[in-house]
Amino acid sequence: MLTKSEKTTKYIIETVAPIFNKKGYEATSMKDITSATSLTKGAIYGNFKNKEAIAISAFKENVNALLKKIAKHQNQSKSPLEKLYLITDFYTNYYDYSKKLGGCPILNIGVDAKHQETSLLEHVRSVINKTQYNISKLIDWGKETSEIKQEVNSQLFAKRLYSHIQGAIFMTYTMDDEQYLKQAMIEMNSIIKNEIEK
Amino acid sequence: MLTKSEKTTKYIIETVAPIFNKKGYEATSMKDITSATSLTKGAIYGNFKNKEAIAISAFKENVNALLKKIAKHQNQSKSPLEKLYLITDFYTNYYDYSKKLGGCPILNIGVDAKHQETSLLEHVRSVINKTQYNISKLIDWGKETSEIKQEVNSQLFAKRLYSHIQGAIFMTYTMDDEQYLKQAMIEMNSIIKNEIEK
DNA sequence: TATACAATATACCATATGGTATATTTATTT
DNA sequence: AAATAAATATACCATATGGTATATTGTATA
Repeated sequence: MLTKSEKTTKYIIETVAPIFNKKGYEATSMKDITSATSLTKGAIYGNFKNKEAIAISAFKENVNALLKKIAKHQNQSKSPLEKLYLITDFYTNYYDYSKKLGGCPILNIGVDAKHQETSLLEHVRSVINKTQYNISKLIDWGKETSEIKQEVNSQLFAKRLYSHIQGAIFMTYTMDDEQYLKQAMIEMNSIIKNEIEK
Repeated sequence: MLTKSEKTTKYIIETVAPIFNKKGYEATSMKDITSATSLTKGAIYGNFKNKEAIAISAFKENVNALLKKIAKHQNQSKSPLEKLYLITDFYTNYYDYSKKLGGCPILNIGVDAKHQETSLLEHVRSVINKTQYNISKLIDWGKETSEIKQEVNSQLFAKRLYSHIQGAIFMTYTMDDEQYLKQAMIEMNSIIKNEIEK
């Protein structure tokens, strides 16, 4: 069971996560946070050391929600190749989903944190590295089950897929045009079919 | 000949353009601007209506520098197909070049301006649309000169190329790993060779 | 029900914010 | 060189900033 302050902490993070994601670290003020939560500074600072700690927790909250959702989506199949297709399938509808988070946290915080002194950038990099590692392990697994070609460079492919996805996310958001994501995922599917699948 | 205030205006923009590009609109303060230029608020506000006007001019400055550089690079050839290859060639070395601008203005301001009330986002979209239009016209031209396959959807390809490039730029900057850009441009070259070139 | 402690609210701090009115300096014209 | 206009500096404004010390409230235990 959660204590009162644990509940408040959870409530604060869930409430401000989309705000930090939308506005970025500097542009999100303590006033934004107290207003959105209807709490006072006393309550906020009683549960967090400072603004940076809130921003980091908020980012983790968004990323956890995202990664869980992807993992769940991938559970639809037990085949590594199918799990790969389920990644592109997930991102085909990512615009709608990520809007609830206030945008794509990797893209937004990645760009926002680039010229800050916070440790946010390290967190973004860590998530990217882990995700790419998971993709490359999926490829390696697919090689073992003979679904995927032996000659595929799993790490290179993981970076390539991730780069494609993030580019399409950026374009979709900036141009408010979902076709970028849809087309990019169609393209990735055909790349998987032609270059990856045995 | 430039008047004194025109010179000052130019000086201010050139000085603050990389700052806005790095830090974003909200995070760049008037103090940042007066410090960087060694000018007072009086001089700044004598030449610009407000902070937003400076940010817009700064963005235009960065974009103009970028587009000029690309145009010049493309002048190395008169063939539309070769000009297409010169785009990927240009972006292969984009990390070094764009660092001088304080990063990629399209990526940085596109993400930063998404949740603001400034007109910056409209400017970003306009630049993207124009650039994509130019790419699609290049394809159309290549069809006329029989260098490019007739069946290529020029507008779709332009969006695809742009999305690829921006994804690679984001990854290169966020991970501080130039290989994303290099690999993506290798990939785009082979796509042009296999799918576009006649 | 009284006591102790945890959680939140209030009041305050020094400093920074974007912006303006006015004084001063610098350039241009006569 | 004097007068005029343009450009820049100074001083100020109200408000917002992140953060803290302390008062108040709520909650659990004895």
